[in-house]
Amino acid sequence: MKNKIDLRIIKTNKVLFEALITLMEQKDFEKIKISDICDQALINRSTFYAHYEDKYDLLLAMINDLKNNLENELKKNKEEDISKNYFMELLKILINHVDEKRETYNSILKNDKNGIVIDFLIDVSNRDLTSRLKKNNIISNIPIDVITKFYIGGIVNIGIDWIKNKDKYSKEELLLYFDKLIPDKV
Amino acid sequence: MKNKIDLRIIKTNKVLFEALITLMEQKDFEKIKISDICDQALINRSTFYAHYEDKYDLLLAMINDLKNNLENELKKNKEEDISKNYFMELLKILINHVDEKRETYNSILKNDKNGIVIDFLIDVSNRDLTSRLKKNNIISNIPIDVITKFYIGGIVNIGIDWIKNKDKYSKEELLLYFDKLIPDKV
DNA sequence: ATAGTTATCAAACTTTTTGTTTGATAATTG
DNA sequence: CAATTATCAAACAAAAAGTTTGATAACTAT
Repeated sequence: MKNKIDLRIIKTNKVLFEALITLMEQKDFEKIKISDICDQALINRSTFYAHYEDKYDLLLAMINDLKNNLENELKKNKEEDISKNYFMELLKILINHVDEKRETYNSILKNDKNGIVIDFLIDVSNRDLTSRLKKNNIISNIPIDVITKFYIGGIVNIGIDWIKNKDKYSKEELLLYFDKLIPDKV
Repeated sequence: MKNKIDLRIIKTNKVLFEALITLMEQKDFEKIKISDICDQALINRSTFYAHYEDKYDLLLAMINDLKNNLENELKKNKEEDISKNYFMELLKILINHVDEKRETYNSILKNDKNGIVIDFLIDVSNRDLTSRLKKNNIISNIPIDVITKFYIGGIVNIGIDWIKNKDKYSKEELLLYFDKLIPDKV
């Protein structure tokens, strides 16, 4: 009475995700047929429908997977974190996560599906940036959420560039840039 | 021998754009059928195919229209512009343009099609921000294109929020925030 | 190791949506 | 007002989506 998840389901999901990523690197998401995905994944079309409604459903599941992965990383590091600078720690985790899942992020960005992804990156970043800025004295009279949106937009925009161009600068440089560009006081 | 564009064509394009915007506010772009668009636009499906390959084609035409509109605004103001601060002038034009086309931008953002749009907003902003930053002394040793990506990402992210929430603050306040947040020296 | 369960499969099928073609009609242009 | 052409309805062909079947192989749990 373990109620283990059937290995075949795990495998099917895996090959479907991989197939989708591969195809999204080759052509527009909109032009990808469900039969293309099944051919690439080497599974039967009826098996696809046993798991997903349509290809958007599959895409969302893939992005959700990414999200869970990130949340786990955050949880893992939260425990060992005693540090003075939460926000930089958070960015470090984010950078490592994105670096590890670069292929997936790349295929998503190539297909203009960034909205969904960016939304949860913003959400994650926002948790700690807001408190970082609040802790420090704010000298302008710009609303706090406008300020955070500004810096998070900047972070994400540089991040997107970095995902697309892996080798322009290292993870360490990237983190250093962020540290320099985000002020303590606003 | 004027070679005027047939009024019927102009009208068809107009109702197709309007239909697409209306539908994109109601449901996912992916779920919109060509026959939905035609029903909404009150035109025959064969007429649709006389103008566009598919719905992506229509979407791209709509975005292109937006782009041309912005370029015209920029050109118009370029002539009367003698000012000290090009970049703030540019942002002002951008804000007015987006405000005027808010409905269209909103429907695009709702459907996670921001990539295409953001790309050309970035392109436009980039023209003058780079020179603004270059003119002033840069005291950090961060690459110039990383810096511009940062601030443009911030501008666009605030802009997106403003498009979605019209009444949070006025155009004038928005411009003021930008002016405060974008430094002269980096 | 095996009995029981269930995910996958191939194959045939229905339905939906796309895309094309026709010739008639009405709107637009010059 | 004559010539042109965009739109229309309607019928069609083709492609893709989605469903159903029963057989088989893979997996789980005891």
